Amino acid sequence: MNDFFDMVYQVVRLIPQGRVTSYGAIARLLGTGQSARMVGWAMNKSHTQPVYVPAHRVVNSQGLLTGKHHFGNPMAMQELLESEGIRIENDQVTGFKNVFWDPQKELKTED
DNA sequence: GCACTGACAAGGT
DNA sequence: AACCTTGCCAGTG
Repeated sequence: MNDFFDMVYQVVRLIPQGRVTSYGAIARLLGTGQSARMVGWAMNKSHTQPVYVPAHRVVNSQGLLTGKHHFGNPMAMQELLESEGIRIENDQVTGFKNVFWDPQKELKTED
């Protein structure tokens, strides 16, 4: 796998600090559309990648920290996001639309 | 090779 | 608005 998964990691790595994006947004960017699950699946094995992938900046379409259990410590994801200036309330990103980083919009000129 | 699972999303009831 | 169903695709048992 050097196509889909690597693309996902690349996009996730491009997420600026203090911003978040959704699995579906990445999926649509890659053209997989409905296969948002594969993005999450890619995140699961992101730890196998040679480079660090800020998976904590990826949340679901509701802004919920659905994958926080996969960080070893469930609150690690929230801690990381809050460290970047993102406010979390009840496992949800407050002002989600304000911190949402749309790859399709930001990377519109990507090659 | 079939079946189940999984960090999701959208649509219907 | 809450809950249920379908789609999707790769990995593992």
